[in-house]
Amino acid sequence: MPELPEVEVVRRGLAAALPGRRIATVSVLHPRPVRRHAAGPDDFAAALPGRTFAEARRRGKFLWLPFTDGDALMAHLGMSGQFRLDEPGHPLPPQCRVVFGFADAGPELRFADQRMFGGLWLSPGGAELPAEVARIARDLFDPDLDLEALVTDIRRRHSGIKRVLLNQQVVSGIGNIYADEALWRARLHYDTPADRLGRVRVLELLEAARAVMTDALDAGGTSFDALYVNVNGSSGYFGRSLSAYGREDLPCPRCGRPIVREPFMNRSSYRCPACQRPPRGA
DNA sequence: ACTATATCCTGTATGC
DNA sequence: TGCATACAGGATATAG
Repeated sequence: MPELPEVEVVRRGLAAALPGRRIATVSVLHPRPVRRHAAGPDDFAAALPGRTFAEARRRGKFLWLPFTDGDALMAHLGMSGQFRLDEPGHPLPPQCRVVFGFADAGPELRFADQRMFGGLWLSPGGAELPAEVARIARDLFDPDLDLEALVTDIRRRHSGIKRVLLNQQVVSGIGNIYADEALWRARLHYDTPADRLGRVRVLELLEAARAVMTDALDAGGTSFDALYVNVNGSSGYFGRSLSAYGREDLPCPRCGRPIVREPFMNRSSYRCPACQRPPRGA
């Protein structure tokens, strides 16, 4: 599932291929992925031709592709969104939803999305910082992140630490996979109250999250199947480096105890029952 | 103001 | 073999 490292892999692929290229045609093959474009699918398709891409940007899991005119194409991969760059005439990827053709002879841009939790929309004036992104907290790779303010914010929250990590208004970019990996590295149980953690513990947790996402980025991202791929359609290799996520009944790499899977927020949490003990009173 | 939960969506895997 | 169900989990609207 695309979280910060996977979205960054995609951003780099788009940044290498799109700047300076002018859109000629847009085909919306399914309306749902452009549902956040309030004026509708036909308006989306009509509004983009003639615009020229600048360098793709990212905050957390939100991507945006600025145009040279000051607007931006917003993109979120959701659960299963993919950007692909393929030669015109090359067969469309499965569940292809939107196709962008260009004025030059270079590759087409295709947006595919099986589950359609992701989407594309136009953000007027959004080239620098789209309004949709301004509401999201900075991520752990943002040079302007105020780490001390983040630690203070986390330690004020009356909620379990994993819920806080997943809250994109607190810190962006972390999803279920990297939350579980960061908690494993920091030896914390997901239900530990955030407001019972000391400053140093929170710093250690954030450093663990940053480290695991750095490792994942170096490996080209995490994927278990064809649902996450880069713009060339190939998968990352970090899936085989995970310590807790998806490893139910497999030994904890630290102590050997079998990893357990538990229901959490209508999904699953994975943890080591020995290294990550439940908080007192839970 | 803040936190918790239901919802959307479909291909794949599993169980009966 | 075929059908039904569980599961994956992003953001967001709504409820508490």
